[in-house]
Amino acid sequence: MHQQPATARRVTIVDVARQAGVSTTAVSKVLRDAYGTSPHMRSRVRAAVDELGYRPSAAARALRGRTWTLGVMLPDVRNPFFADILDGVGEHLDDTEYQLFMTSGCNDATSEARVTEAMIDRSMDGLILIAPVSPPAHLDRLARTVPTVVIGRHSHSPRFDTVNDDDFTGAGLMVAHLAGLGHHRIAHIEHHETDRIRLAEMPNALRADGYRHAMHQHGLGEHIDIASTTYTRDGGYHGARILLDRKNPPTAIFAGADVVALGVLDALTEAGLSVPGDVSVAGYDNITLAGFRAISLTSVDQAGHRIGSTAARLLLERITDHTRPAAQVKLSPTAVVRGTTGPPR
Amino acid sequence: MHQQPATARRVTIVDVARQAGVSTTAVSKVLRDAYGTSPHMRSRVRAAVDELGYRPSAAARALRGRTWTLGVMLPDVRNPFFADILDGVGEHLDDTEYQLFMTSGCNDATSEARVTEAMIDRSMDGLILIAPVSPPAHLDRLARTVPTVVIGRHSHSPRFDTVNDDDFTGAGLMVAHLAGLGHHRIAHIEHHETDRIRLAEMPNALRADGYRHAMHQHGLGEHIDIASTTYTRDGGYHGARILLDRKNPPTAIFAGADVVALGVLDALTEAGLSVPGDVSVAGYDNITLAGFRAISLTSVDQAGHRIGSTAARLLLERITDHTRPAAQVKLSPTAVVRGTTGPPR
DNA sequence: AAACATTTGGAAAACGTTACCCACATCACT
DNA sequence: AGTGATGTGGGTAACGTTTTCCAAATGTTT
Repeated sequence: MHQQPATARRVTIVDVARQAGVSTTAVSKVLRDAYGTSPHMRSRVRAAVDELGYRPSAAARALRGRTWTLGVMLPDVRNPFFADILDGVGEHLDDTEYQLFMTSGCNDATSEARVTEAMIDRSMDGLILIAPVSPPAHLDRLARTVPTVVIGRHSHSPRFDTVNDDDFTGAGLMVAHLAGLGHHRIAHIEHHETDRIRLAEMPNALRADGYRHAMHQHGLGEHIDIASTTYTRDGGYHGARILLDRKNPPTAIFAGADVVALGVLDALTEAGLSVPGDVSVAGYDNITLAGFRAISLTSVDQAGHRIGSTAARLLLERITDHTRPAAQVKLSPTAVVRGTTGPPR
Repeated sequence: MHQQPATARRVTIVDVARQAGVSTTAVSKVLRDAYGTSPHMRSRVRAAVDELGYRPSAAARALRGRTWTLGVMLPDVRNPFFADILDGVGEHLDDTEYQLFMTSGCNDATSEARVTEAMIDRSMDGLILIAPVSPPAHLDRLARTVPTVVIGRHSHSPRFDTVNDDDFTGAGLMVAHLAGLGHHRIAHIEHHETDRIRLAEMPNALRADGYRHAMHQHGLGEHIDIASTTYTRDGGYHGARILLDRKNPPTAIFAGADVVALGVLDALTEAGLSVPGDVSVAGYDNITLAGFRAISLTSVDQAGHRIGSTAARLLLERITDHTRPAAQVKLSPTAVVRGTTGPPR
């Protein structure tokens, strides 16, 4: 049995060139499908590559050309909606040479900056930012340095593409569903936003706007009732408590996110209220969990998969053509009706 | 207002050297805290670095030294248990220069190989593999090339460290809990494993073994009943259907994973059975979701956070000292009793 | 046959670091 | 004064690619 040496030197392009009896330039050309290679040389080089098990060093490549590496910045691995997006991105990249790496746990502008810097330091070819909170100027500066696509933020920069769900319309869909069931006192739980700029760009703000607009449209303007908390399970719990303490509590609660709706369900269970008998509950995002029979949450589906694959497509386009004008893609959400919504008692 | 040029050349070590009036060697030394720098030179260099906003290129570094990059291979972003591990890893790395990048969606040996190759191509300094399914020989070869820590696999290689929950004991804890409640017909749903080697190394196999062993210990050997499906929600659903169709159906179902338990709950809801009135249900992993009031699943907690931080610590140690003997860390699980388990009717 | 275009292949200079040397100055001790 | 140890700084060759030339060979048109 052959004992491998403890430190096996990596096979380089020089080894391949020697094996094939050609220059390193030739090998490089073949590998990159560049101009100036004869069929004969190509086959010899490819044979040598296979025989030696050569793999190009991304590090060395980075110094001259591409790294074939893309970075995805993810605020939170726990949010299952992001998993759908990742699936979409991954699927689009499967047929390409690109490799995807992600970071998670960026919840403020400081850590976002740290992560994006790290990606640039590593010469990544393109970045996908999911729901970033950094100020627009920072995103712009970033996109000047490296091809970038932003998901989940309704920006209009000439520097980067954006892919979004139409949150305004989506909120309207859910209000329409609830109003159609006969509800009047439909309340909303929003993610509290103070920053003036983000107020116009963040999905949560647009969902609240869409809610307000749709309530007016259905002649329910006087019943508009919003609890301002956060997009977390705790936020949902507290939001529900606030709404239930009103002198005229709502018969339906439309949470701005599914995780929020889960918190609402917790609060209702605790208060001894039945769903949808006493109160209807709806969420937003249609996370996988929402489909579980034990929960069966009515929600708005964002087509996360399509968001992801669209973002990947745009990014590759932008890497190829750095000057292409920026695109803003807006996808249409759909309402998914399940067991937590029903007619008011 | 100063208009930035469209293509800003990156600030390199040469620029810093010129600005500080020293050699590039000097700058490099200061940056790496290497020997041979006077306090005066250090301060001049650091000033130049700050002034120019210099950041070292990881790509160039990779060709000579470290990249300060660690890779985490994750089978599935959707499994919330992995998020706990990531938190632990991230926390341990926060005070260091290292940056973490992950990949997800590796569910077979082929894609695992592809991902690990990609990480090596990019000269990552160390790898953390979570629940890999590759054959041991492949893991060994990998660990020979790059410092590696494996989580969720009870291997005993001299090449890499492992961090695991004591799955055998954990299963025993849950059987003890259920038996203590008065259950006799306690069934188990396992992840079907055919590979002979993995049978000895994979947590799922150890959980099933632990279940069997504990049943015997409690004098319930004759009631051992295992449904062999997969560790997915569907697997749980089908497993439950199989068990419920027995002529003597179990009064308690211990699923090998929380996601499986969720599928079990679906099947029970569908069958019109109450939990824990008709059937008690327990899972394994204590995913965040298990704590949701609407679910309130009894489970075994694996201390994912501690698994992650331990793995990170071991990895950094191994990067520093390549020759340190391999360690196998086994952490103790705890049972978390919630609403889905109760005495049999 | 001369002139020119095209194909085929390679030499060599980047790319931005680090590591291995060597040189010089300073200081303490014989 | 001579010797050796120590501190301080830099020159330069890697590291493994890609890219820009340039030269030779071959083919095509006058």
